[in-house]
Amino acid sequence: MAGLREEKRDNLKMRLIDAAEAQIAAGGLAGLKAREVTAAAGCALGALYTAFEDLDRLILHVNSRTLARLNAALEAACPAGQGPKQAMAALAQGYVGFALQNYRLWAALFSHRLPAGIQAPEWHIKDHAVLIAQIIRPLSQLRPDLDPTALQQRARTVFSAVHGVVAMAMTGRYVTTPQEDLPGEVAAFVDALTLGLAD
Amino acid sequence: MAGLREEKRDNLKMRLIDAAEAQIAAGGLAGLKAREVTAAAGCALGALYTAFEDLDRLILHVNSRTLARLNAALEAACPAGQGPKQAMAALAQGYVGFALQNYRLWAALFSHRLPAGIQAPEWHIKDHAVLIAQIIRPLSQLRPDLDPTALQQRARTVFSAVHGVVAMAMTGRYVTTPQEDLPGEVAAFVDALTLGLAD
DNA sequence: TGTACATCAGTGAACGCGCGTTCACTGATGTAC
DNA sequence: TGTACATCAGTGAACGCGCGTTCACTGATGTAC
Repeated sequence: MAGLREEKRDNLKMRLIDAAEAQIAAGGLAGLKAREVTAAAGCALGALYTAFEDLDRLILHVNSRTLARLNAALEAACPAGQGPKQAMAALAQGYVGFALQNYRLWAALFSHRLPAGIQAPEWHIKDHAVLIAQIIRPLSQLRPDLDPTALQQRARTVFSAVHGVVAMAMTGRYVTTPQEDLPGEVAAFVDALTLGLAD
Repeated sequence: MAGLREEKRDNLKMRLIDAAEAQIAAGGLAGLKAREVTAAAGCALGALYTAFEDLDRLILHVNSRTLARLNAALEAACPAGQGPKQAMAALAQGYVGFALQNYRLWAALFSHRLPAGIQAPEWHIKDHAVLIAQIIRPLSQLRPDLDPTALQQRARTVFSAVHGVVAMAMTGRYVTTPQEDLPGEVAAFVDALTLGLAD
């Protein structure tokens, strides 16, 4: 079997991503330490650098995995065939629910920064695009007058607004919303917004 | 003059706050270093710890100052006697303008974290409250049916949403909005939102 | 006003710690014959 | 199938750096007489 090396290598990568994911889920992005991840993955410190370029690259893999799960959660929350207003409401609730249930992994999506001047790789950037794509569908029904560019921009704005409400409730320190009120607040907010958008 | 010591002490504090503010404005919160601030303030490294408990306390002073300026900017943008929709639009534009012109100091308001378990002092928490207070005025006209608690909560949500749009445009890496489009996007967004809220 | 002493702000070298990354080494996998 | 050699993944101690904070010292301000 010529692929034994490759197999072990993939296995090591997976163990590291799993361990990093667990680490972030438990202690946030700031709680991710090279020594602890490698210990949890059952390998030596240096092995991390044979599997990944550096810690940041490992984080990108965890974040891409989180984005895939988020995307699946949004699709599950928003079955086809709904009206656009219902779809917007459902997407927003799906987003809130995901954030509540995956607090630290979700927060890591937005708090991770690459060193100045380093670009994220293409495969990872693409994984972020799905969030906007989900919103575009109902939004295009709500606003058939907008051209694709404007629609894309409006979708980004709507996403940013909903994300802002969720993020401030969950990670804000001075302006906060009780977590049990969050789904209701977001529902009322998206309701008002879609109502205003449709006019 | 019995107050010479006190005078020198206040002077040192001011120089440190000024220097820290300049440092953050130039290099962001992460660019604030004890050595550089004290050098810029013209004192020894240790002097910082005679004037402030620690670096975090100094940052809180800078942030409070930024909040006071932001508050003044919002008041200037929103003269009394406007209708609630115009006032909301004006506040949002004031917020966008402030963020654009004070990018790093504004970002520091939301990215600074105290060590786990440490509470911000009362005087600093109060300075954050003014942001919400500004929104409550027009919002209460738009929604006279809401009781004070619900109004407060709705104001937080509206603030969080607008902040989210601005923050994602300015500090986001994957979902972004060109800065020149930001005022227009926020205007359209707040327009739709207030329209939906009023119904 | 002047002198002697006490207090305390300010000094900056040294401490301490966390933590990502490297690198000389070793042992396992792959290749040639 | 077996042996000898080559390659390369994995090891973990050591490196290096950044940086907040401390602390023994000194010089300026305040007080008493």
